[in-house]
Parts: sequence; C-alpha cells; structure tokens
Amino acid sequence: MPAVSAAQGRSTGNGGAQRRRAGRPSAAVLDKAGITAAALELISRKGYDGLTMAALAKVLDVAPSALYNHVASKQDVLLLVEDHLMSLVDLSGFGSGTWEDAVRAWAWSYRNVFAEHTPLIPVIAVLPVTDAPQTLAMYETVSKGFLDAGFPQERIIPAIVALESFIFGSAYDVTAPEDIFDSGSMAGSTPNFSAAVRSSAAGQERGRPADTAFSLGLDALISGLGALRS
Amino acid sequence: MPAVSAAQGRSTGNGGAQRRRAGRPSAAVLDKAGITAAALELISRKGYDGLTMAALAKVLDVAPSALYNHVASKQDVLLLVEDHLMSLVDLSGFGSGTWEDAVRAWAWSYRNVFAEHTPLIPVIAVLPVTDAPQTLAMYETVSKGFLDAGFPQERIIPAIVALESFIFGSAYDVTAPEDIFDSGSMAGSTPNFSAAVRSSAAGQERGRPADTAFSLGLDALISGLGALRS
DNA sequence: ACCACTAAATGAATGCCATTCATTTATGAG
DNA sequence: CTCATAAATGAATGGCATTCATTTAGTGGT
Repeated sequence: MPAVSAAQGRSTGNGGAQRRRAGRPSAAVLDKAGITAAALELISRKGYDGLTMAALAKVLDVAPSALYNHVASKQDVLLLVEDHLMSLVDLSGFGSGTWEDAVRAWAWSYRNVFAEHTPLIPVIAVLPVTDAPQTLAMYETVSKGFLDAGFPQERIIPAIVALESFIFGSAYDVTAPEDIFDSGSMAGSTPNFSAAVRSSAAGQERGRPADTAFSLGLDALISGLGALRS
Repeated sequence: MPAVSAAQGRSTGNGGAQRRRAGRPSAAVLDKAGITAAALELISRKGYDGLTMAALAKVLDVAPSALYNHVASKQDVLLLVEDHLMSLVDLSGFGSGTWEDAVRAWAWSYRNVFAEHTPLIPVIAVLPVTDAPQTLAMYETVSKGFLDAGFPQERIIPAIVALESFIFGSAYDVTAPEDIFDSGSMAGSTPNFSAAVRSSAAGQERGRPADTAFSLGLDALISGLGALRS
C-alpha cells in the first residue's frame, strides 16, 4: 500500500533534520496518490504559484529529481490533481430527480470545484479523457442521464460541451475582483455601460454577482438545450 | 509620433550587427504601440511560449531591460495585447439588425478572436476595465445594444457576463485536440459515453465539432436571455 | 546462491526566464 | 547653463523545470 508509505513519509516529518542517504530506500517513499495529495495540500496552503516541483518535493521530504521517477513533468502532476477534483463533482442528481435538476446540481458543483482551481482549466481543455479515469466516469454518468432524459444520441456530446464551456468560463468569473467593471475616469464616455453597472449592483442585495450571472445563463442553457429532447 | 520611430527601429533591422551604444538615444526606440505590435508578431510566429521578454526585446532590437521603461511587467504586455484584440471584435450588428443577429455576430467574432489567444483569457477575467480602453468601448456598445433592445437595466450586466463566460469557455474548446473524447482502452466501461461520442462524430459531416457545440449553446443562451426583454 | 537488470532515491548541474540595478547618455524646463 | 528626468545598455540575481551521473535495494532467471 504505497499511498500509506507516502503518507507516513510526510507525517514522519523529519523537518529537514537528518537526510536520507542516496540510493533506493527499502520502502518506496513516493507514489502517484501521495504526490496528488501533497500537491492538493500545497495548493490549498500556498495557491498555484506555490506549487513548484521543489516545494512539492519538500512537502514529501524528497529531492526534486525523485519526483521524475513517478511523473514525467509538472503537467503530469496537474493532470493527477485535475482528475482527482473531478471525483468531487456532484453527480447524485442523475438517476434520481428530473433532468433539469440533475443538470443544475451538476453544473453548480462543477463550477464551484473549479472556481478554486482555475489554473487547471487550460489543462482540462486539452486533456484527452483516456488519461483521466475519474473524468471519464463523470462523462459516462452525465451521458447516461441525457440519454435517459430523451436526448437524441448525436446531440448529447455537443450539449455537454456547451454546458462545460459555460461552466469553465463562469469559474473564471468567480475569481474576478469586485470592482472589475469600475470604469474609473473613463465613466463619462461610457454612459450606458456605467449605468448598467450601477443598476445591476443596486438591484442585487444578496449573493455574489458571479452567482447571479451563472444562474441566469444556466437557466437559459437548460431550457434551450432541454428543448432538444424527443 | 513615437510609434513611427519604433517601426523604423524595427525595420532598420540591424540584424544584431553593430550595437547601439549605452545611454538615451536621440529618438526614442520604444513605445507601447510598438511593443504591442512586436508582441503580436511574435505570438503569431512562435506562439505564446515564444513570447518572452528576451525574445520581445530581440524583435525590437533592444536590451530586455529597456522594456521596463515602458511596461511594469510581462503581465502589462499581455494587457496591451488583450486590449488591442478587443478592437478586432465585430460590433457592427448592434445598431443595424435585430438584437439576436447582433449578439450572434458579436459572440462568434469574440470567440474566434480569442480562440487564437487562449492564454489571455485568465488575464481578461481579472482585468479591471479601467486599464483597457478598447475593452471598455466594446462593453459600452454592447450595453447600449441590450438597452435599446428592451432589456431591463439591472439585467444587462449579468446577461453579458453569462455570454462572455460561454464565449471564453468555448474559445478553449476550439483548441482541443480532435481525439479528446477517445476513451481508448477504457471504452468498455463507458458504453453510453462512447456511443454518444461515436454518434455525434458520425452525425457531423461539415464543420468542426467545436462549432456545433458553440452554435447549439449560443442559440440556447440567446433565446433564454432574449426572454428577459420587456 | 549468484548475477544482471531495473526501480527509486540523492545531489549537482543546465539553461531559461522575469526582473533589478548601476551606469551612461540625451532632452527639456527653469 | 544646469539639473532633473527619461531612455537606453549590460551585468547581475534568484527561481524555475528538468536532466544526468551516481548510489543503493529489490527481483527474476539460471
């Protein structure tokens, strides 16, 4: 159970005191599960800027070059993290309630998970699903949900892709600063925009602006895509 | 007219032969417009990986440190590029045709421009509009288009944000490899997904898959959001 | 029981990158 | 005329991912 060894290696702690001597250790120190866990810990503690191969090695109490016996590159580490996060997305709606409710719960959960991990979005967008079992499992469940709801088979993938595109874009939006639409000194030359910004800020008492936009767009997509069902 | 000087500096060429001697030159060599143009040239020639401060300096026939007299950081360069690209987005539909057609043309154009520049998307998402005049101009035109079409003022910004989120996510989708949904050896355990992938590939004779998904989602958003008009 | 191969660690490079700093030279305001 | 300021050079600096030679430990075949 190498994951346990890795966890022990980390909890043993050794705060940099006596170093391990060179050569293969009796019990393996590293494995993918341990690297993934350490990366997630590092990300939550220091953010993605803090996720360097050197920092990761330090958390695992290992020399940086040791990591390359288990992953081919830093991109590989990001891939491990990405696939782990996919397992956190809520799929419970598919199979129980209506298609609309299932999609809504899935989309909110998906957006919320990746709003905390926007640096992974460029990775996901280009990642072949073959290399990501959790991701593949999610697509299978969602596809089945769409099929059972009466979607024509050839429309399922485009519909999921459209929803995902909206979800990824919206995840970025969550991270935007509050004053992103403040026109500052240029406000005079943008009367319609400035008024719209003021008005939407005023009309919104509860919740984040990003949530309002997400809710609005998601409802539009769900009703528009739902019409494709036979 | 410093932009001209910069252009001359670049066309003079000097292919690295005799170096400029230290100290302030009689005519300024650099300015923001020239830096922006050089960055765009570099990006189109070598991609975003090739856009380094050193490479940019070389194109402009200048020492890397000289750039920092005009921009505070590389992020600043990306911001200049981003704002320039915004001026390429098609706004001609607003003011002529229907709201639906205007939004459709705007959205396709917006997506196509940034599909070639996805590394800028994280920059845009966090960029206060104050620092980006072209971006601000675009929002003004689009806001006016929504207002004239009968949108309640407080819904305009959320509606635009929802559309933009979909556009950014879809821009990533354009860059995805063709075989991104190939399940490979895992296909056996994902029957519904694999069948959906096969079916959507078969049903689609013309155009890129990304275009199909974008068209589908955009129509859904336009009809859903259009219903908000009074 | 030996031996060769492979796996997994260390530690010392390597090369690239953004950024900073001291220095030099030119311009323009008072 | 002079002096602050702007705009260039060139030489660091520190951080980064990655590679390589080396060391040690397990393993499969004979």
